[in-house]
Amino acid sequence: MLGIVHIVDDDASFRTAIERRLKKAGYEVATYPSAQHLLDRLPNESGPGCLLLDVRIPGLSGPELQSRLGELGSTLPIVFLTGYTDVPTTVQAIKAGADDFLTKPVKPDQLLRSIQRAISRHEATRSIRMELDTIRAHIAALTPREHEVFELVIRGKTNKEVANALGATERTIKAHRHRVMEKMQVQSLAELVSLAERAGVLDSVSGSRQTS
Amino acid sequence: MLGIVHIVDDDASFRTAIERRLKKAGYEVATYPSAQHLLDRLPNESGPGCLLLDVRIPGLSGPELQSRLGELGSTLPIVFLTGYTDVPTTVQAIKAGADDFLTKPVKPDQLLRSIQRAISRHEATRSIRMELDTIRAHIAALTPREHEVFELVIRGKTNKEVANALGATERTIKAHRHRVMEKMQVQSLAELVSLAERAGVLDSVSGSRQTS
DNA sequence: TTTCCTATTGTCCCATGGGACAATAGGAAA
DNA sequence: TTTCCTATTGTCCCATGGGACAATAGGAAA
Repeated sequence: MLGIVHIVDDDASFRTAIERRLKKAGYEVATYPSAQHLLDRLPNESGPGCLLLDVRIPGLSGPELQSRLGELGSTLPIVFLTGYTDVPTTVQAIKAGADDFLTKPVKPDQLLRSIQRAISRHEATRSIRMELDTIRAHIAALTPREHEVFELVIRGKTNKEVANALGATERTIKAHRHRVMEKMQVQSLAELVSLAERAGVLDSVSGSRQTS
Repeated sequence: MLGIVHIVDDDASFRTAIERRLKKAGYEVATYPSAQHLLDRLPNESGPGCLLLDVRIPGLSGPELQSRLGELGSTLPIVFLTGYTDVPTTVQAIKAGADDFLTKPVKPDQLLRSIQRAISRHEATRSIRMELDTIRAHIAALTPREHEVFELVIRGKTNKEVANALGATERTIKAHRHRVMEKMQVQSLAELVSLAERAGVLDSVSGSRQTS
């Protein structure tokens, strides 16, 4: 399976034409006459896929649907395909992360190339996202206290320093630290820091440089 | 000083008009009648700034200049301002990282807003870039042997493991490791890993997870 | 009331990291 | 030839991390 393409367009004959074309190319296809129809049964991202959106559609416009999906946390790449457009709309859509912006009539291989690229990008995005989700899930499993220890440990504090900072014994910190390593599923401090950095927990560590 | 705006446009009267307008708004301005003129005296990035490019200019086109500057490592944000354009050109320019894409005639405050945003973005980019440059410079100062030790240490290897991997004594590794910490200007393993991750040295560490 | 989770501490003991002091060897540059 | 840099090792010694075995206390859930 090459992936699923979700088509949102109010022109029924256009939908079926594109659907036929994409299915012939090996894609799975789902069609929606309006943005609302798509939002009603939000595509899960269990497999690779992308959206093919018209800009002008009744109800929410293509770009509006794009921003709505962004709020909902969707990472499905979006390819716009529209008959009428203007520069600001185009620019805005791409800046908002659209993968491509095509105009009707579209050359078949141009469309397939854009769809292909969008889906490839989705696969890359998905794997990174899944990795991040895993890390965040592990972090979420930490108790409040463990989380405090975690935050200090990944900034290079020694057990003694953490103990002082949190008003506990070094021995206690060791216990927490041990559970942190366990829950985060890492064997070394280096791995722990690496995960934290990738999950964005360490952003702006640069500010923590001491002059002392 | 708000920053410097480099204008590339073959229309002399347009250049002076925009130049006057931007200077009035407090910006420093440099004008170039063609892409080649700008490439001849490549703007340094010692201060915040941005480029304002026409798309159709004699010689290298705006987008061609954009990609050329990319190759040269410039991080100056680009705002396109052009009279004629088509969707593919616009899409391509934005996807290639242009900050904005405006059409002539442009409303004065629209132009100023885009310039302002581009320059702000440049300031953020610059500080991140300078931080990366510092890290990379430190890494470049490592001797080949120190670099090998560095690579293994940031992946969580113990001195003993590094010693085995490199065919040296643990004592020797300690000496190298000490100099690595010194040259990288960090006090803890956590900081070292954090820097490495930010500099991209650790990419795809996920693949190093052992089943053992 | 009993059970489970979270936070805390203690004692031992051992592995690992890191600083101090010292020294050797080979290659490149002056 | 002398000087400097890089790579190597040794010996001591101490701080820190981490595992094993054990235990207490309070709050929430069953």
